[in-house]
Amino acid sequence: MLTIQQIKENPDRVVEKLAIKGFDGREAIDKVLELDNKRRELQLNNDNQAAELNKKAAEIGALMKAGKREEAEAAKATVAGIKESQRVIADQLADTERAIRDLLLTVPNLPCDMVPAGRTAEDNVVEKTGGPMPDLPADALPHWDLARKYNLIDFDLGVKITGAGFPVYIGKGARLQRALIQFFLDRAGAAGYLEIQPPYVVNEASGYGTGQLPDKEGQMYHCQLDNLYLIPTAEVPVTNLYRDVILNDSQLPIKNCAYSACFRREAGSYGKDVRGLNRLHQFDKVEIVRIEKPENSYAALEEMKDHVQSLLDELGLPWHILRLCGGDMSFTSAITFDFEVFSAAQKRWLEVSSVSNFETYQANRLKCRYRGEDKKTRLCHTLNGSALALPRIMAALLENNQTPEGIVVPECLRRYTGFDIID
RNA sequence: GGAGAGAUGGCAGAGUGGUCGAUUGCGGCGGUCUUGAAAACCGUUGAGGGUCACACCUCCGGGGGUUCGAAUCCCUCUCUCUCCGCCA
Repeated sequence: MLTIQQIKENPDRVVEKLAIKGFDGREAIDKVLELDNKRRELQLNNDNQAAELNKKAAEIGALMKAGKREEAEAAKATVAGIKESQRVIADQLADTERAIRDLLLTVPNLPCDMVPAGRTAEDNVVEKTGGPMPDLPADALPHWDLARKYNLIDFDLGVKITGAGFPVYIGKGARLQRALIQFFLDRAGAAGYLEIQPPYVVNEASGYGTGQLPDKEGQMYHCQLDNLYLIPTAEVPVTNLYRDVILNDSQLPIKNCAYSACFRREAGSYGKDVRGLNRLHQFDKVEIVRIEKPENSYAALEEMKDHVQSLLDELGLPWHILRLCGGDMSFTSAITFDFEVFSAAQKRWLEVSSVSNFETYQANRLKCRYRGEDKKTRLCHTLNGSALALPRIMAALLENNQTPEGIVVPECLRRYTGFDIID
């Protein structure tokens, strides 16, 4: 969430920036400022009363010690009134603080200056394009047909044992999955990311920390008996490692990577978007997460983009990078770049990575701070990105690399798969 | 799952109703000494709110209660440890 300081510093600018995300924040921002003034007033009042009570208590203590019982009893009687009014003010203060927090939770992050205006995905800007565009014959098969033809993935078996969106990978299909995970982890490791193997299930506090809760509750699978959530991405457990933490200057930057299975309910999805591997309830992903000093976060973002791009280049897939417009960005992001690969038989671009800088928005909720050289604590910037999500990579690889002889495995994966063609 | 013990500052560990935001040790930082370092000695060292700056307020796992006054007493939740049971 935004900090009060961000809002107080320049409310008009905040409202302007929110408009780029298509969010009308005037009312909320004015209300926050009003409530904050009220809060400070109540706080002062409350503190003064508390100070008074503390003083009285100390006096009574001294009298007791001196054995002046009657005087002590008399003093006690004078305290009751103050105590009562202090309680009323303390309640008002707590209510006001809660109201501010609740309001702030409804306000999205501010887009940074590089974010283009726009409402929908149509307004996203293609920033860069690369990779060889395959030239497939007219009868090229989409990946779900290829998966069946070579017995790589069984969607029906998944439906039988779990439900739609839970494919079963088989034989070379399973092996290719594992190869991709290994490849991605190894490349992340080489780029300086420390590998983390997190739990796939998190508690409520973690859900709040990264912003899945309270508003995106319906997106996660919930284990109600234990009040735990299946993670929608490794971002959740990994970023929450740094919840309620004050880092030393020397510990930054933090670069973590993690493979995990990801679970998403994807309520409301349908049609060609969910066909085959295009959208699943369970999928595999390697995530990269960085905790940075504010002044370094945009350089870090560029590094992350370069990393993701290098993976796609090694895999030989055609890709482009989209700079998301304000309206298409997530609630918590300050800027997001989406990577899409071209799935040649479907003739569609598929999103395979999303790289974002959250600036202090996530850190504020996480209370992830660092101590600068001046000993002051400040909020960190948090960033994350997929590097990469597997299913759509798999889809594009199968489709783009199909030949009459079989599906050709990219050079960089062969040491992991142990085979160079699927036939 | 059953029984018991516990949760205090970066870490270890005192404190069982009255100047305790908290003794002490380690670690960190600054200094003295030294050519430099180590050792020794001296000083300093939690977070948040508030203020121009002070004052002042809050925080001893979370929440609630008793009391003029709670780290300390009571209730409750969560977590950790030990023993037993079960088990990959």
